[in-house]
Parts: sequence; C-alpha cells; structure tokens
Amino acid sequence: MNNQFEYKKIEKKWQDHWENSETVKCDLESDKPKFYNLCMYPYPSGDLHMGHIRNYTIGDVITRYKQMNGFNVLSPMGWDSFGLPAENAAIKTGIHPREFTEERIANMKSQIIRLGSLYDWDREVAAHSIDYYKWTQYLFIKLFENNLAYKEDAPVNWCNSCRTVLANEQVIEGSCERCDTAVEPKNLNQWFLKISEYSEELLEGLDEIGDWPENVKTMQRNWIGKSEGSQFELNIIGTDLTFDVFTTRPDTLFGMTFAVISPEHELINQIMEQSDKKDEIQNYLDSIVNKSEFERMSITKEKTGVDTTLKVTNPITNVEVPLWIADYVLVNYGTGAIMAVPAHDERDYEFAKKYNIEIRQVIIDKEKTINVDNEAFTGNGVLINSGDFNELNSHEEASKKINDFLVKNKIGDEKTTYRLRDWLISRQRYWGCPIPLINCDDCGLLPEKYENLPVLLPEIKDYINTDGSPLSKSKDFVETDCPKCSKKALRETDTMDTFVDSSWYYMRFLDPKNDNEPFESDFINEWLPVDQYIGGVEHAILHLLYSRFFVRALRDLGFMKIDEPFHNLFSQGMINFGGAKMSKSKGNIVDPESYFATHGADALRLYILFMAPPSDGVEWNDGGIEGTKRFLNKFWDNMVKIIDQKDTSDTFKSNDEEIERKINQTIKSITQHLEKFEFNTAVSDLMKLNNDLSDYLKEDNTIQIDLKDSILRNILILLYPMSPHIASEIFQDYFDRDISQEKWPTFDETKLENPVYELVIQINGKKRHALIVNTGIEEDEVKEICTTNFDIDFSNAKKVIFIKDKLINIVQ
RNA sequence: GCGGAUGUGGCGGAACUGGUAGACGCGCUAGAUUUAGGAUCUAGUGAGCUUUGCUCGUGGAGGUUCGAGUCCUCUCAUCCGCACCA
Repeated sequence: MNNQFEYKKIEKKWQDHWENSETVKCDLESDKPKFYNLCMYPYPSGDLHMGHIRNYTIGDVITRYKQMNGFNVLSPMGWDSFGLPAENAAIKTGIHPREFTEERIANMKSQIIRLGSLYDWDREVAAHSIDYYKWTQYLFIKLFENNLAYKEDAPVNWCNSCRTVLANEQVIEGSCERCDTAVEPKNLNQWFLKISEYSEELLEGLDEIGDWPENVKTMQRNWIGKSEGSQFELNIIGTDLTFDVFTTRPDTLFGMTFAVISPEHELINQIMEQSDKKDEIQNYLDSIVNKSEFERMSITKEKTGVDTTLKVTNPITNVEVPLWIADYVLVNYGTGAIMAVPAHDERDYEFAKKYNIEIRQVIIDKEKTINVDNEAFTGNGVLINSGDFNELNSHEEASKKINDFLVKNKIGDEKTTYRLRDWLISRQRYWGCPIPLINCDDCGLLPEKYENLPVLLPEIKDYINTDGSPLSKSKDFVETDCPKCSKKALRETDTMDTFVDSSWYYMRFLDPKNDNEPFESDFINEWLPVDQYIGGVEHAILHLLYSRFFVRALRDLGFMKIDEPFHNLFSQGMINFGGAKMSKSKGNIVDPESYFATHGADALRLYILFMAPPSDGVEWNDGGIEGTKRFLNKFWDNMVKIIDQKDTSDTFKSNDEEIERKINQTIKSITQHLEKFEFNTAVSDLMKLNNDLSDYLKEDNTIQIDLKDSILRNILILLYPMSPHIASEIFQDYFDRDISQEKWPTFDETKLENPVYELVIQINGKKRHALIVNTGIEEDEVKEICTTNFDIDFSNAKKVIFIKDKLINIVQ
C-alpha cells in the first residue's frame, strides 16, 4: 500500500466504481427487508452548497450503514427542476429555461457524485421532464374529477416582483418568501386543491406519525390551527339580513356589546345600503383597500372601524347591540364576523375603548385581581350578569350550557374551525407544469383527455406577460378543441406551483420509467412510507404538509392504501458563515467544491458530521476541516503500519487484549450513535480509536494474524459509512474484496469490560483521592484499600455510599 | 402575545438510568525536526490561589440528595416558527 494517502486518486477511483456498481441498484422485489432512505430532492441551482453537503452526507451514512445491516436500501435522487430562477434567467439572457436547467442539473449531479454518495441513478427523476410532468397532470386531473381541485374567484396574494400569485404558505410576514416584496391582495380566478378537507386528518396524523422533530409537528399543528367553539346566527334588525359568527367563548355571550363584520364580508354592500351613514362606510372601505395586506395585518397597528348604525340582537338576551365594520376581523377566518365581548377579549376591549362602546363584565375571577375598567379579563372564573347561567364556571361548563341553549333554540351549534385554507396552486409563470384543463363555451371547464397528455409547455419567446400567464401568449397552445364537443376551446394558461411536483416525486422514484401510469400501486403500498426522510427545516410546513395531503387524497382515489408519506423525519440544522445564513446576496458563500480539491470528500464529509449535532445550526469553521484531514492522514499511517506488522502465532499480549477491547467498545458505541443520528460523537469515537491504535502500534511490530485481520476489518467498516473512499481503498488493498458487501460488525459482550478502573474516593461528596483498582471488587475490599492507602477511618463514618466499579463516598 | 428549542473552557462540542464536568476536535503555549516557513511529532492547556494541595466552576436564584450539567420551583438571555385566528 502507498505510504501517502492520495485522496484525489482514491476518491476518483471509487466514485467511478460506485457509478457503475450494483451496490445501490435497488431491486424492489428483493427478499431483504426494505429501507427507503430519502434526502429532499434539490432545486438545481447549479452548485451544491453546504446545506446540501450536510443533507446528503447524513443520508449517505444511513444508506451505507443500513446496507451493511442487511437492508434492501432504496436511495434515489432527482431534481425539483421547475421554478422561477430558470425563468428569470431566461428573461435576462434569452437562454431557454430547459437548457439553463439541464446544464445546471448536469453540473450539480457531478458535484453530488464528487461527494461520494450512493444513489440509484437509474431512478433519477426531474420535475420538468416530459415523462414526469405528464403524470403530474394526470394526477391533477384525477383530483379535479374527484372534486379535490377546483377553480374559484378568491382574494389572493399577488407578488408584483415575481408576477404571480402565492400560496398562503409562501407569504412570510406579508411578504413574498422568495423576493421579500410586500404582497398585494387581488381578486383572481384561481386553482385550488382542497387540502382543507383533510384538516382534521392531517392534524390527528401528527400524533401517530413516526419519529418527527417536535418543532415541525408543532408548526404543522399551528398552521392547521384547529379551534372549537360555537357558531350562531345574528339578524340585522329591521332587515332580513343575517350572518353567522363563530366564537370559542360562548360562555361570554351575555357580555356581547357589539358585533363586528369584516370589510370584505359578502354582505358588506347590502349592509351599506341599509345604513344611514352610507358615505362614511364607503370612505372607510376605500381607506382599507389602499392599505397593504401587511399593514392591515400588523398587530401593532391601531384597530380601525366604522359604525354601521345598524343593530343586531343578542340571541340570548335579546338586547340590541350596534354592528360595526372593522379591519381587525379577517374575512377568511371563521365566518368573517364576530360577536364582540370587550370585557373578555383583548382585541374587542381595545376597540371598545377606542370607540367608547359599552364594556359589560359577565365573568368574575375569584381573586378579583382584574378590573375590566383597566383591562380585559380572559381567564377562567364564574359567570355573573348572565341570567340563568350565573354562577356557572367558565370556560367549559358555561360554554357547554350556553351552547346547549343555542342548539335548543335553533340559533346555533357547536362548530370546529381550522385556520388551514385550501392550497392555491395557480402560478402565472412559464416554467412550471401546465394545468391540463380546457374551457369550452358550451361544455364548461373540462380536463384534457388522458390519451392527449402531456399538455406540453409551448415554446415561447417572451416570458413576460404583465396581465396573465406567459402561456397565454402562445396562440397554438391556447387554442384547442373541446375534449367533449370538439368545438374551439381555450386552454388554461396558468402553471402549477412547484410544490405540486414535489408532493409525489418520492412515489415516482418507485416506478420511474412507467409509461402507463404514474406508478404501480403495489410498489407504493409496499415501499411507502419513506422510512427515513432527511432535509432542511425550511420545508416544515409547505412541502411536508402538502405531501401528507397528497398521500391522503390519492389514497381516497384508490391509488394507495397508506396514510403518511414519511415515517421518520430528520431535519438538519443550517450552516452559517460570518454569523449569518449563507447567501449569494450577502456574499458569504463557502463553496464546498473547493474543499474537494484541498481536503477531499472524505475529510469534508467527516467534518460536516463532526462539527455539531446534525439537528443544530452551526457556524462554518475552516480550521475544523484541517482536523478531520489530519485524522485521515494519521489513520492512513496507522493502517500502513499495521499491515506492515510481522505475523506471529504468539498468544495475546496484554496490549492485544486492550486494543481488542477498545475495538469492541467502539463497535458498540458507534452503532448506538449511528442509530440515534449522533454522528458527531461517532466521529469522535473513531478519532479516539485511532489514537489508541497509534499507542498500540508504538509498542512492538509483531501481531497475530487473526487479530490483525479483525482490527482492520472492524475499524474500516466503522469508518466506511462516514468516509467511504478511504475505507474502501484500504479494505480492498488488504482483503482484496469490496467492503460494501461486508456485514456491520457485532461486538463481543465479554470483551467490553475494562479489567481495572479508577476508583474515586469521596469524603462528604467531594473527590479526595483516586486509585486504579481491579474491576468487580466489593465494598469490604474497597474500604480496606482506602484504609491502607489513604489512612481513612471508617469507624466514625456516619454513612458510606459504595457504587460498584465507580466510587465510594464516606459521609462523616 | 402564543408555541417550540437552546444556554457547559478562547471556539465547535462530550458526559449512559443523578456518581471523577470539559471526552473528541479547533485554537493557543513550550520543545523536537527543518536553511526558513509549512507539515509532522512530544508535552501542556476551565478559572483562581498561599500550587505535594485547596477553592470556585455547566445563564442566574433557591430546593431535593451522601452526591446535581442531569431532578423540582422560580427567573434571565438567545434562536426559530406563528402572529388581530374570534
């Protein structure tokens, strides 16, 4: 073996080998237990960044570790290759988004291979490829035919910079998540997927799902936003207008001193007609329209409103209370209208104070610490001023009783509301999957015939269309025949949100070349859910929630029998540089590719695993990678030395036993660490073992042949998942076979225990002495040792605590 | 405001069911080697002190215990997510 660790040569050699090897070609029908290991497929930006490196290194450790544990591992890779950057580049440079994208895929793929990760490239899929988006369209039509996709006029979020609408999930603090531009409300006819139909199921599923990070589950729960309460009707006095209000606090109903309706409520025009102050209302509504969404939603903003001069009747007291229009009531939550109870709701309180509306207290806290003259009381207490309901406990008891009253009098009922809205998937952009629907004047909205799929993206020259989708500029595309009556008809010109593509890519990986259907259901039922999904936390809501919805929808359409797409989820933390998230605009990118040249893929992988627990965010540090490079050099030296040791048939020497014990301990420890995703400590175990091996090799230069084989085999396999190139090379050099076919080592229980340990002698709980003694000695012997060595007198001890093989504590 | 998480040397971080705090690595100091630098090797490296040893020390304050980074109560700080959700 070469005395120098020539990582460039070795890494190239093994990467070429893996590209063509059968090691990771997954036969879905093998007898071995299955393990679907998946890293989130990347958007092909052109270059790997450190986040990808971390993601794929973790994934590859799992792939190789599970393979050695006898699993049939499926590890595919593909491209989330529709999306805005390619189109924006096309606008700038004129290069077609397809060409742009495919160039970047090629570049990124070569970098992924350069990292040394194993993927079954025969299964590679790309969202923009015709044989992929054909099936995206197919599934969309299935959803449409089953009323899970629909088109509707709706107020939507428009990003003027990206020139498209956005899903609620893509709006962060009132701004576009991509470009930070403040979104504008617009009323547009748009496509939605009915995710809200699955609100309850998506929520409940989180309790039964496999191992997911708690914060991701919580974020999804909050996003779904379930709340339970009552809904009842209010009638506007002197009119036949009625509207519903939703409340989680029916126990405060006697305290309702006004009602509020949202400025966008569907009754708003009729209310205005009935009002004495029509002009004032009109002025108010105009002032609202001019405000940005973010401005309106901001909690710091003072609430505004206008009195309609109309009254509604409190259904339980029959008291007449004023009806207001106010912007703090959101049209798209609940019913878009509320009963206002200022005494017991902070928002209503603030509003009532500002406009001098009556505040009527109906719940009193037992300690009487809160005075509703000064602040709202939102806690638990006892009902007052509430007629027959006085003295009941709020919330539960009183809410239940009052709700019963509403039901009995046919005014209202229990109601559960969710914050989750339907998923808006229309995008007015070019580089996405065309929505395969056709508008016929006579037949209405119809899906393209299955046999005509895919609806191909047209070739166009101008990607900018200020009023509508770029696709509408292609006459050939837009003008078509009605699938039903064959008359002239028009195609939909919007494309789909790329999250539709990524909602099912992990299904296509199971059957990527199927020409007849998106996938064979048998494969799905057998291979889903994904056993281990690994990716960044930025997808906690978007992609992960959409995919969970997709599986349920397709299940109900008969495509599969599973409920959840991803059993275990691991979210890796972000890698920062200079205290900030790496980004091109900040100019603080650390380019992983340069480290392939200067340190090698193995050193980079090892460092990225070693630098921190993988779920923590961490600061990039150049010095750290020097450390893992140094480790690999020393490791190589040790391997050369041990291979060069002369064989003897001598019985074991004491240092032989010691190194054997260390190896057994390390097998146990690394196995446990890998199972728990504690890669940083797994690497540190390897470093320790390497240090021990250095000490061992200093002592003499002979070794028993079986021990030599066992040391080499075990230590190389332990390193292999994390640094596969160097481990493969040395293993092949010495054993003349491929390490990837080896079994993960087991440890020998009898060879774990150290023969001696350092006994700690404490006096009153403080460490006073320490001494190396034989493992397993009992209390009497330990006491004797204490007396002989340290002159400790046990006769006046109040208490003696003895922990076997650890310590003795003498309390005086 | 609500929810989730995290606080340990100069730095990244270890510490199994309460049992020697600081493993492993970076950095730093000294020495060896080298024409020099780099690389490598050896030793040291939580703080303080009256340095054979003692005291303090895991964000802070209490508590339980023979013994607390770990358990309990309160509190402070930072990060992330949601945010007028009725």
